Amino acid sequence: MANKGKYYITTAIAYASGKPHIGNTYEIILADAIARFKRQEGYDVHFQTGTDEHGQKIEDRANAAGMTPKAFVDQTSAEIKRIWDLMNTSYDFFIRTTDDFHEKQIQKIFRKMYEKGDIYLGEYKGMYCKECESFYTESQLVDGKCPLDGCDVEPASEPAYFFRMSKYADKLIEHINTHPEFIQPESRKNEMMNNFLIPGLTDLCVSRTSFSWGVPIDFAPGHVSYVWLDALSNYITGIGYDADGQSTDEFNKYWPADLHLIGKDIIRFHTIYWPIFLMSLGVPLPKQVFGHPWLLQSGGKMSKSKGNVIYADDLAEIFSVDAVRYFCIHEMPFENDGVISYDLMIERWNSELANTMGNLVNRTIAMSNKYFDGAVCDKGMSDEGGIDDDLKSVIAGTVGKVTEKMEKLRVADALTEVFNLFKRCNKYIDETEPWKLARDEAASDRLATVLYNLLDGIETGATLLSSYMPETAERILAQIAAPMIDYDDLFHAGNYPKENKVTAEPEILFARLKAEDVMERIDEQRKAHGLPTLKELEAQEKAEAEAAAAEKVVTDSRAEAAAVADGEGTKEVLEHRPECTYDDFVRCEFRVGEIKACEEVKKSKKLLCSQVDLGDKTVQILSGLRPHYTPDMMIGKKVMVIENLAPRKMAGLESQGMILCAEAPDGTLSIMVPDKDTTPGGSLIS
RNA sequence: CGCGGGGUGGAGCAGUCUGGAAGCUCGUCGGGCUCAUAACCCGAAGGUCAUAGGUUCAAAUCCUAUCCCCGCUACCA
Repeated sequence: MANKGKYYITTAIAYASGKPHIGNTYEIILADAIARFKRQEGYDVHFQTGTDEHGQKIEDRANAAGMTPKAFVDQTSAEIKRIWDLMNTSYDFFIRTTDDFHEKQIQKIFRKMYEKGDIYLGEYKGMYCKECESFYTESQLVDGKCPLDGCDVEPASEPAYFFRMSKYADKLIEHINTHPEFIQPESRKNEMMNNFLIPGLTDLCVSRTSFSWGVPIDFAPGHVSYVWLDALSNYITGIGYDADGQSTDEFNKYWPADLHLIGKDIIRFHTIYWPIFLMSLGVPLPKQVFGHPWLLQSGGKMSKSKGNVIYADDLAEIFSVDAVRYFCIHEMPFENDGVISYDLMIERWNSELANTMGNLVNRTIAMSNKYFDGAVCDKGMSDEGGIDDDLKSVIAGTVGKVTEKMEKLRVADALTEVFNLFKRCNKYIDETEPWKLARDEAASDRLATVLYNLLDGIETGATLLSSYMPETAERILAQIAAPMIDYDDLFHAGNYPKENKVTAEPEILFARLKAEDVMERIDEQRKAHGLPTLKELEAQEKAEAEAAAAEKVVTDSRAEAAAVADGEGTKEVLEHRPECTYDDFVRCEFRVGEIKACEEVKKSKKLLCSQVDLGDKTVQILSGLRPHYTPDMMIGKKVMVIENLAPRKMAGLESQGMILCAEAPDGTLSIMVPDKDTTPGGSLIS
């Protein structure tokens, strides 16, 4: 096998905040398929993955769990590694950002950037509110006051380190423009250029003093490194980069990385900040960054509280590791998010794994045993009509197609090509009708040749399958008693040993599944984990939907009552809230307020932000009225306000009360206003 | 006008960059076959490619406008 050079591939390091679900696990499986394929092609592959273990979120989680951050990440990192191993991923190195050598290098890197002048000690400037001890940017302020409590704010600053992003922006833009393959898929490139690079980069704050779980900056007590600077650097520290110029041979051999495989959500960090950090260090840029789409779960978002999260290990227990690998790779198109569901997995299992592939292997081996006692021999009896030639051209042509798809990172399509080969083999059986040949003594040599061709196709298919489903590939090869074919030999047919004997007792590779049985097993598993069963989940969702509908009926009925509307069309039985005592009621302070100012909240579709005069004070109230009122319509109105409602933050702004509204059956909102003239501050008589 | 993604036969999707006969998988119906895991092979039905304009000899594909869905944001207080 020719050595085609080195290939360094990385996944993003997983954030060690908890157990990764199937969507997170997808990335390592995808990377593994690529790494295995490159090795098969003859590249000297280095495949790195790991865990990202610093940051405030982890510090918080650890505190909540009553653990030290280190103990916490030791646990989560081990769990992540366990799942990566379970999924049979062939990484060469698993880095942890809490590894000593990594932390030392981060400190050196930080210092090097600092000494070069790319990092400078600046001041984190903002408007400071003493009440809430927080900084705000100009745009966050409301009328020049603190958006939270309306107090006066004053310009203040605290020392922080900044990275001069702008210094390298032009160089990066040029690199992206001259290397169209750098950001994949290409649509992401425009996103980065238009949203971040062309408008101009602002200097990035790369140190934090608000928490301590990070790499300490050795020359600045109290400061820890920004997590992204820490995390991104794993790609070079993991292979032995040294900021003082003592990098290892491994680093010199493998860097620059050939591919950073990451999720589409973190493209910005990998295509802007990371290249710029590298430029600052004088290290070459990675060749390609691929922001893969997400694997989503059908029927709603995965969420822990809902209890519908799918984990790879649970899935593997039900379906087997290779089947999970197959689902993940197959359901993920190149550019759009993929969907995964139990129904879909069962369908794939039955139609592809069991029918197309498993059954092909099984029937071929069965025939070899039945007609020749398992002995296979190429008698060279080709047909006249070109059927054999056609099959052979598919056998020999598949490797090229697979390679081409893999080259373009179209991993799902590459896998489909392998299955196309299996489908072609099934068709070949119908074309040649071996059972008819078996009835004719004279056709014995032809029959032998047909079976040989089939086994040849299966061996080639299994060899090409090994990157995606390594264990299954081995099982198939074991059954047909053939070795893995060398990559360079895949370009021609006829690799199957000329005289051979297949297994006498073929084992079913993937037995067909019944949906009900699978669902039952899933429920058993869920019960064992203390989770609601699928039916209960479904019922729960249905109940929630009904509750929401009922809630709406209640508000609708109230709206009608308030508007003294005719009760037309409200024959349904309404659900009412429990009785409210007088004491409960008087705890609410209702007052008349006058809207002095009102504007749309930029970050929101629905919210209006009103300044309401309550007589003795003015409060800010956010309301979801934008579909119903414009700011102009609001200003000057006297409205009923519940004033002592606990404040709540929305869209970054605080709401300090609620404007009472009535809702019509069609959802239209109507502000409740006093019938006669009143002055702001007038309270509800009770 | 917050950012992003999408609307293609019953379901799930590819095709859109680089216009040139509407494809794939599943499902349905019909046929074939019996080596095999009720599997395999062939054929058929089924789509105004969200809507309305425009460019073009030619539009799912390019341009303009509109509608709807879904993520992110979190926000109907």
